[in-house]
Amino acid sequence: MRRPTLEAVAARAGVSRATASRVVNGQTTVAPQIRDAVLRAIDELGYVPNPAARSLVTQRTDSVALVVSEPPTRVFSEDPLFSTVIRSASVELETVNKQVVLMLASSASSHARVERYIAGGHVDGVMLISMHGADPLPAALSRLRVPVVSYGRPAVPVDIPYVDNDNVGGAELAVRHLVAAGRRRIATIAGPQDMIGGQDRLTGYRNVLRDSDRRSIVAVGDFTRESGAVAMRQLLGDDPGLDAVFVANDLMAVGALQSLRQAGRRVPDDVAVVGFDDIEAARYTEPPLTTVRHPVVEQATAMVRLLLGLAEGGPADPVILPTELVVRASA
Amino acid sequence: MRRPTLEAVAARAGVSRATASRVVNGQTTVAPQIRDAVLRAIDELGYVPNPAARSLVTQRTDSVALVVSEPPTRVFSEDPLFSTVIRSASVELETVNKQVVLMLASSASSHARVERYIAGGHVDGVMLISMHGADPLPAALSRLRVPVVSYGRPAVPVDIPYVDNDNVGGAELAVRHLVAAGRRRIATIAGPQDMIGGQDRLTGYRNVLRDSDRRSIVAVGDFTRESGAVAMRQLLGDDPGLDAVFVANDLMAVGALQSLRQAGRRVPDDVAVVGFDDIEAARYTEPPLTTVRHPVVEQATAMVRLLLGLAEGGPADPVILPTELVVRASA
DNA sequence: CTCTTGCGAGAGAGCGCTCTCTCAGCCGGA
DNA sequence: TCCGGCTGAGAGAGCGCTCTCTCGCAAGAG
Repeated sequence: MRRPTLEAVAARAGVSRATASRVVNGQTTVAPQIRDAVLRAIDELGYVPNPAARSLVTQRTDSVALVVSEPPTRVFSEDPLFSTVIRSASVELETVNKQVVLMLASSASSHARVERYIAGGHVDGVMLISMHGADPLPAALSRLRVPVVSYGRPAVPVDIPYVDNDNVGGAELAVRHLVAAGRRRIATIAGPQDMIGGQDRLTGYRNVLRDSDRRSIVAVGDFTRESGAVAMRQLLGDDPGLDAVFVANDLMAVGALQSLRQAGRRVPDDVAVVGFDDIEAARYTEPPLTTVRHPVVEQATAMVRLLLGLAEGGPADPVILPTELVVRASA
Repeated sequence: MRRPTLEAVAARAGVSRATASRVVNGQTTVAPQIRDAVLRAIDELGYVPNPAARSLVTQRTDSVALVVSEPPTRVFSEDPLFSTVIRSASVELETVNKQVVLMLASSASSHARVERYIAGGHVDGVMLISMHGADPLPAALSRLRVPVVSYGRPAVPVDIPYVDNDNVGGAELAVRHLVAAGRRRIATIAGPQDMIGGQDRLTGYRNVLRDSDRRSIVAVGDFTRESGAVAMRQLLGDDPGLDAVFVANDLMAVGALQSLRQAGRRVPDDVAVVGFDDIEAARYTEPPLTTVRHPVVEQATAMVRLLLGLAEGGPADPVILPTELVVRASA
């Protein structure tokens, strides 16, 4: 026994298929008693529209792809940020009854898979989360005739509207805080320089140091906790006298705190530490981490709205959201 | 200019639509030179099959839903476990070219939405992640004519095949370790008792205490870090002399460590702590956390295979995976 | 009383594909 | 030589829906 079709509903209600369709789609040009008859038939038969048939004719699918373009291990296990983005975007899309198709694009083969999928018209739009500079996906997707938005400014210049936070401004906020506290030798653990976040936060750091006449002391990590620990050890070796460090994300800051502890440095007495992101774990470090908060939820929500707007011919202007310094005990 | 259809490909290759379809679907009953002609036409036109049209006739969609049935906040931000499950399942499904539709079912309204979506035949199968006892979703979905599998044994008895780890055995492992270390007053911070994991891990704890002639000291949390901290304070109040605690998940264990530190208890000297899950953060606590590891990736992978097998008439037997004690510094 | 207007409902085409059925053509065996 | 069997390709139905076009009919205008 197969699922009831609109045909069956129409027959039961004694109307034409067209009228039944009108009722299902909430058109108003149906007389109330006929409307009720159709609704009753739908209810009795347990009718649910066939989405494939519908989207075959409407050319819509009511679903959007969320493409996460990172090695999958890093994304989910390491960085809670991604989870929040995915969740917020899902919630926002639910409100307009769109589905989220989650795609992980790690390897080259999965890139091809994603491209094929998007090109196939499976989805009405694409949200791209890709921080990686060498990523060919933004360029590839922008060539397809599907609305695409990016979470974060794409690292390569490509014509995709995006939503980002003010990375430069946030970093400046953090470093200015350290300067204001009288710190003299302020180092940084920068993020990967092929990621926008990594670049911009380093730029912010440099801006403030230049203005306040301090020397920059830079180590580079890859946004993982482990790399933060390594970079901190390196910085301590390079300049044992440093009294502050701005870390380009909280995950690395956690690693840095660990290295500082192992090196016998007290935080914030000997070395002040400021992170970036304000992940949940930042509240639970020892001491709790002073960090730059950016509105992840709002950013994800804005991305969704940008995409939805785009589909309706809305503006394709980038959206930049402000950041905020959260002062805790570490600096 | 719209997308090329199979018709166009066929015309260009000088064959019938049926033959073009055969080539696209990799059927072997096509002469090589015709096959090549069709492939060339596909390439030249940039043809990609229309999935809606295809699934209209095949009654397949090549996508499965991953339904996460928890308040969305908790799921993603708090518990890295969920992320790992989602990632692993996605990766496994990629290998068979199926897409993942991610659905968050938090409120009652979104439950209805999920049900409607599944009933609509949008997906070929459902993976359900729901640990919550009162959740009506497992029962509701099992009534639909779609293959459904569950990550973790459903809390209410319902006819859904599932993949779970040996929660009871894992807890026994943990508590036996504490007993073997000579701990006398072994408390537990149990998980929510409307979740299978919460129940079973408490059962394991009780089993061992009973056998080793010790009194059980129980506080109950809700698997969040904060609740672990609260429960630990409560336990210390109830029984200041306790010398070990088995915490039903790592997140709560992190909170418990915090409370112990605040109470001036040394870990493991004064109080030994064993967690459960072996999340990444367990390696970075102070001291690193002894915990019970269960194979999350394998469990997710097994869930996918169970679902795929089900769709082909395979067995619907539950799968139980073993756990393992990871000894670090905290116990 | 006729003609227009407008509203509500039906007829029917067609979205792009798969798959069964049919058939042409070729081979080998009797 | 004829026929049966097999292989490879085409014809065409039909998946379930939307949407335009058409039409009947009632109401109001002239």
